[in-house]
Amino acid sequence: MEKGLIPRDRFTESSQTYFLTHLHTDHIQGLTSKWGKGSLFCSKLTAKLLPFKFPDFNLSLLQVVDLHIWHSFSLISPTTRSQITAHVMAFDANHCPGVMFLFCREFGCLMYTRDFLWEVDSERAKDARSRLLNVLKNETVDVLYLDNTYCNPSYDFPTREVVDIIASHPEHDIVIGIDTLGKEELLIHISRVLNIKIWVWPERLQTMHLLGFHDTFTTKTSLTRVRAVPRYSFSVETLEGLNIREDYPTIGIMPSGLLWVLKPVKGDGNLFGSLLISRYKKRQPSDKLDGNLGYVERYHQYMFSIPYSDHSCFTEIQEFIELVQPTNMKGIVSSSSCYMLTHFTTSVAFVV
DNA sequence: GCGATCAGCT
DNA sequence: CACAGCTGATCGC
Repeated sequence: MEKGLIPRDRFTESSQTYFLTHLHTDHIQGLTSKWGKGSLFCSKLTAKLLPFKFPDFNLSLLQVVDLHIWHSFSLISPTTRSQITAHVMAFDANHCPGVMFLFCREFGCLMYTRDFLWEVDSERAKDARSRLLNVLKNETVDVLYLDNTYCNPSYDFPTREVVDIIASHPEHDIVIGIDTLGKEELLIHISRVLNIKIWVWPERLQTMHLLGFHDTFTTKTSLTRVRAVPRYSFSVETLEGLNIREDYPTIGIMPSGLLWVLKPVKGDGNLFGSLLISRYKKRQPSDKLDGNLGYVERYHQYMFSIPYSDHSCFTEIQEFIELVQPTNMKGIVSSSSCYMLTHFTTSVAFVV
């Protein structure tokens, strides 16, 4: 495609079209309540959530892109000034929620995953896979712009372990750190497996309702011992405070893909003979990038970190690339690109 | 006084 | 390093 015709979710610059994949802060820079630069293409769900973030947003500027259906839009060629018709299709990115965009026009296709989680095993994953293959049998992706955040074989995110932690602390209150959007699937999973409601703060409950989750979450503390709270509102100190009263022992769980963000507290490792300590290997500093990171760490008496992310892990990225078979590829996270070069150069050329 | 942007932190 | 923010300072209106 010609330069200047590549749509992307960056809103500070002037552009002919604007595409919004999801509402995480790092993807809406330049977007405000007073937005007026032009039409904004996004999914139906993002359109529902957007006024929650930007109350005065002019909703007539939103162009809803339904999933799995081609939408046409017009562009002016920067070189010939002639009008071009381009087509866009959105796919579920399983991220917070978010979508991926496939752009096509006469001379080729581009695919932008932005932040995405490409599931491999579930029924939903099979459906997503067949839908994508069905579209790509007629189209070749010239450049795949890929979420390579965790593009390293070390990364794996098993979700079962968080349930194990909660189940093995039947007398404890549980506090889980989350953000304003994202990690819904993890909470749903916990709720379903343990048959328990999950407390969230009032604004988060509204968001959950907008996302279509009407039964799982509550703002009544009396209904559950599991609370999902803003990540920034609790810390080891908060938990220590809660545990001063012995009638409500509380443990905290921090789900994150970036495990080394959570630094273990020194001298705290072997004091607690719980089941979990013996089940999960204690991570050594040298394990950071070459060992398997996929296990739970109890890095404080009351705090656990679990490997979990709304981004794809390595095997999921691998499967996605094999499915799309792009001619060229570019990672959106520069520091991870070296791993992409290491692992995928045999089949795909890189755009630097 | 408000919103937008940025530095610093996690 | 970097997830997806948060807090606080500063600047323009």
